[in-house]
Amino acid sequence: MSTGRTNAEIKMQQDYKPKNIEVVAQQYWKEKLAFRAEDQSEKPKYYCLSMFPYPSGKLHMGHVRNYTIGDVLSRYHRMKGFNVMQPMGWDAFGLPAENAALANNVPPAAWTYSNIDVMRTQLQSLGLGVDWSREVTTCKPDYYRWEQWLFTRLFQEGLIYKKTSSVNWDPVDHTVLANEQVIDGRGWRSGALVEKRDIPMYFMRITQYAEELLADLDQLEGWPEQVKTMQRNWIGKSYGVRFAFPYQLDGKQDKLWVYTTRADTIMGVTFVAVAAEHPLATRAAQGNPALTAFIEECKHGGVAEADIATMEKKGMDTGLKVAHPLTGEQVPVWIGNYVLMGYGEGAVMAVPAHDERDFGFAKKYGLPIKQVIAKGRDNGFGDGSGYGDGTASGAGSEDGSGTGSGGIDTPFTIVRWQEWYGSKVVGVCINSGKYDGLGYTSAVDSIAADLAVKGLGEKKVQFRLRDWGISRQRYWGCPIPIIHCPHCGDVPVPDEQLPVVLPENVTITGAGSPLAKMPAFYETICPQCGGTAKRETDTMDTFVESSWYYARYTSPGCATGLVDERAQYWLPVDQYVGGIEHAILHLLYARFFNKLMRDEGLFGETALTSVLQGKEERTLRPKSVDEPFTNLLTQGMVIAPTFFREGAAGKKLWINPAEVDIETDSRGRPIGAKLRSDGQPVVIGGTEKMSKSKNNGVDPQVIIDQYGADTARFFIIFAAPPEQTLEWSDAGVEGAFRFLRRVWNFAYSNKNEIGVYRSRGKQESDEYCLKGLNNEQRDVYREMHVALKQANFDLQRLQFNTVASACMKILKALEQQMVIVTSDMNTKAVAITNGFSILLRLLSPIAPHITQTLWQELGYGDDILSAPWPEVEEAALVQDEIDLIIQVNGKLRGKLRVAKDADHAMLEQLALAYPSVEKLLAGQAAKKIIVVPGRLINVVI
RNA sequence: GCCGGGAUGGCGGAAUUGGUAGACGCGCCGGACUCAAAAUCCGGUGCUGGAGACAGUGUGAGGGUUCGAGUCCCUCUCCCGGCACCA
Repeated sequence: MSTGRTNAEIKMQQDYKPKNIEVVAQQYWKEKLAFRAEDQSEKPKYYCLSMFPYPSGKLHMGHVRNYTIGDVLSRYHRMKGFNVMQPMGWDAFGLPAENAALANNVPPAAWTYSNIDVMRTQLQSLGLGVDWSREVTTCKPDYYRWEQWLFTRLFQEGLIYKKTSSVNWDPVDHTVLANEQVIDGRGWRSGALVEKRDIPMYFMRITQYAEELLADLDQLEGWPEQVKTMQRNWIGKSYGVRFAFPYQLDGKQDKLWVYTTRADTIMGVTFVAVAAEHPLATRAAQGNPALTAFIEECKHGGVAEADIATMEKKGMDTGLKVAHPLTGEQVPVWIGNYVLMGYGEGAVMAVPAHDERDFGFAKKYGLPIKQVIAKGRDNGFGDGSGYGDGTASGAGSEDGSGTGSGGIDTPFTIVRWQEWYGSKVVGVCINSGKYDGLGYTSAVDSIAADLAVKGLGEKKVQFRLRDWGISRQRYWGCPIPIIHCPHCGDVPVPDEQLPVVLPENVTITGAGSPLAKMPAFYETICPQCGGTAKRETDTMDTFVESSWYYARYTSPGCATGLVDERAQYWLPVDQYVGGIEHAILHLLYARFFNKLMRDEGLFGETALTSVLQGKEERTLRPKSVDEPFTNLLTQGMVIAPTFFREGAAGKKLWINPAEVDIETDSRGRPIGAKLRSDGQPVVIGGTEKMSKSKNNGVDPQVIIDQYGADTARFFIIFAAPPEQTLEWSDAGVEGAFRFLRRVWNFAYSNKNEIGVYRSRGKQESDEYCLKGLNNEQRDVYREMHVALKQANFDLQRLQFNTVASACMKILKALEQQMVIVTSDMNTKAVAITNGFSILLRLLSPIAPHITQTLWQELGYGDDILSAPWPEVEEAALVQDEIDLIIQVNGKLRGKLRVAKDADHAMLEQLALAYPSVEKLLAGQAAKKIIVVPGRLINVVI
C-alpha cells in the first residue's frame, strides 16, 4: 500500500506474546487506579457484583467463568459511561478449612489466609477490573463484628430465638455432621451409622418475612423466571385448614393437630401418621418394646430431606385411636418414619385414596382406602355407591390392584386411583355425606366452617419456608455473641465488648468444637449481673456472612457501623453474577438480610418510617431498600470429559484429560483414548462437572501461563452462553488463541495505514468513507456493521458468546476489505482504521489486554476504557435489494433477489413465475399466497 | 421423592416475535507453502441416494395446532441443579 509511509512508521512487536503485554497492561491499570470506584459521580452508577469465592486453595474454572462474565459487564458499562464498582472479597469461613486442618495439621486461619494470597494473585493475573480497595475477608474481626452487632440487635428484637432442632450426630466421633459428611447414612470419617439428635440452636425468623419475600419476587424483573419460580415454590405459601382429632388418654381430653391443603378429602381419612418424636408416639411406646424399637430405628439416618423423601416408607400402629373431627369415627394412629417432628405439626392426616404417599403406605400395611373425590359426574362407579372402603389386599399385586372387601364391583387399580387423585379442579366430593357433590373450594369452605363450629379447626395460611437455624457446632465461623448466665439467661454481648474474637491458633481434632474445650474463650462474666457466665461456643452458619457482604463493599473501612451513607449511593447491586446452585438458599437469605438491614434503618432514615406510614412514603425511600439485586445472571457450571481405568476390585482410577490423547476415525468421531505416558488405552467416561474426585479439572493457571489471560477469557466467553453449562475443550482454547493472534497479525500488517490516519489527526467522516467505497467494499462494510448491531443487541441480553462470534466476523470482514482491489487507497485505509477501532472496542471487555495494547500502539488513544462504545452506522446497513426465499407449502424451493420496496402483487407474480414453483403447480391455481415482508413468499397448493 | 432447568451435525454452540435449521469456532477431508513435518493460508464438510444438477430426510421419542414448528400445546425418555449443616 502506498498511502505514505512517511513520518508515521509504527514500531510494534511482530508476534503476539501475551505474557509480555498482559503484565504491562495490568501495571498500567494499577498505576492509573483505573478501576477505583468513585463514591459520588456525575455518571450513573453501576454496581456489578460477582459471588465472592470460598478460598479453597486455588482458582478453578468456575471462578474464572464467573469473574470473566462479571468483568465483561463491568468493562462494557464503563465504556458506556457508567461509574462502575466491581469489588472482590473472600467468603472465608467454612468447613473445608477444618477438613484441611485435619488433613495437613495447619490451623484453619493460616490455611485460609495463605489461600487468599494465592488466589488474589491469580485473580489479578486474569486482568479483572476490580476495585481492590474494597476487599472484604469474612473471617476477619473487622468484618464479622458487624455481623455480631446485627445479631445482638435482632436477638433483642425477637427476630432471633432459641429452640431445639435435629442434627446429624456421629455417635463414634461425638460430633455433628454436615449433610455432605453423611454418606449412605454413615459418618464420612468414622463410618458409624448416623443418628438424629435434638440440640438447642438459634433461629432467625425468616418466616416473619415470608409474605414480603414472596410478594417482592414480582418486582424483580431482572431475575430469571426459573429462579423466581424456585423461590416461590420454596417459600410455598399454601391455603389450607389446621384441624384436630380429639382423643382421650390417661383420663385426659386432648387434641392431635394436623394441617392439610386438601380439607375436601377429610372424609377419606383412614388413619393418622405421627412422627417418631411426637408425644403420642412416646406415650404409646411406654411398655411396648416393639414400638420403642421402631422409634429407635426411626432415629437412624440423617436429616437431609432428599434422604427422607427417598427412603422406604415404614410405619407401625401405636394401637391408639383418635376421633374423626366430623364423624367421630375412631381413626388409628400410626408412627411414620417419613413424618418429621418440627415441620408443621409433626402429624399428618392420611387419605390413601387421594395422596400418593398415603396410598403406598396403606397398600403396604393393609390400611383401608376410601375414595371421596370423583372426576365431575363421571366418578367411574356407576351409581356412585360402591367405593373401596375395604382393606386393600396389600403387597403382592404388582399392578397395585386390590379388591376392597366392601362389595365393590370395580377393581381398585393404579389407573383408577390416578383418576381419583389430584383432581382438585374437576373433582367433586362423593361418599362424604352432606358434602357430596361439592367442588374443591366449596367443600373446603363448608368443612372448615363445620370444624370451626366444633372448635376443632380453622382455615390457615401456611408456608413451607422454615425459620433459619444459624447455629453451627463448629470452630471456623463467626462466634455467636451470646453469654449464658445462670441468673439472667441468654444475654447478648454488649456493643462495646464486640467483636467476640475467634481465637485463630487452635488444634482441630475432628471431634467436637475446639471452642468448647477452651476455657479462655468461654469463661466470662455476665454483662448484666457481673456473675460468672459461659460464652456461647457455637458459631454462625457461613451463609450469614454471604448474606450481607454486598452491602459492606459499599463502605470499605467503615469502623462506625455495618455500612455508612455510601451504601445509599451504591445499593442496590445493579448486576449480580453467580452460579445457579445458589438460586434458592443464598439468594433467599441475602434478600432476607436486605430487608432486615432496611428495617434496622441501615440504608437511611426513611426506611423504617416508610414501612410504618404506608404507601405514599414508599416513593421517597431510596430504591435500594426492598431488594438487594436488581438484575441476576445465573451462570452454568464448567464441565469436562472424564477418563479412567479399572483398578483392582473394579475401583476406577481417574485420569486427567490433560494426560490423554483422543483417537478419532476419518470423520473425526472419537474411537478411543490413550494415556500419553504409556500409550495404553483408557476408558472414556461421561462429561461431568470439573471436580477433584473425577480428576477432570483443568487448572486455569496452566492455561493462563501457556496462552495468556485473554485467551482463557475469550474461550470461556465464546464456548457457551453464560447461563448454560460450559464444556471445556483444549482444542477450543487453541482456537481462541489463534483468533487473538490473527487480530495481532492484522494490526501488525496494517499498522502503518492505520497509524498514518491517526497520526495525521485526520477525522474522516463515516459518510465520506461510505461514499468512497465501491459496491464490493460496501457489502463487506455492511457485514461488519450487521455484526456490530447484533453484538450490541446480544450484550443487552447478556449473550456474550455471540459477541465473541461477532468479533470474529468483523475481523474476517476487515481481512476481506484488505484484499479488495481499489484505486481509492485513502478511503480503504479509513474504512480499515474505523473498522479495526470497532473491533478493538467490541473485543476489549472480553480480551482487555491485547485490545488495550493495540489501541495504544496503533495510536487510537491512551486508554481504550475511556473510548466511547462503538455504535452502528445506520447508513452502512442500507440495502437496495434483498433476498427473499420462495416456499411451496412451507418448504424451501428457491431464492429471489428483489428490490427492497417491491409490493405484494409483484412478489406474488414473481413467486408464481418461479421455475420450481411453476413445476409444482403444474397448471393449477395456488390456493393461497403468504408474503412475509422482507423474509419469504409461501405458495400454498 | 419433591421443585427448577436442559436435549439441535463427529464436538461446543447459532437461529431476537412461529418464517432459509446448523452462524461462529473446534474436529475432519482436500489443496497451497515445505526436502519433509509442524505452523500458517485457501477450499469443502448435517445425513441418505446420485457422477452431477438435484431429490429425500433432519433439532431426544411419540402425537397435535399452523400456510409454515428447533421455537407453541399434550404425553414420554434421559441428563443436570437444588432440597434447608458443602459453598
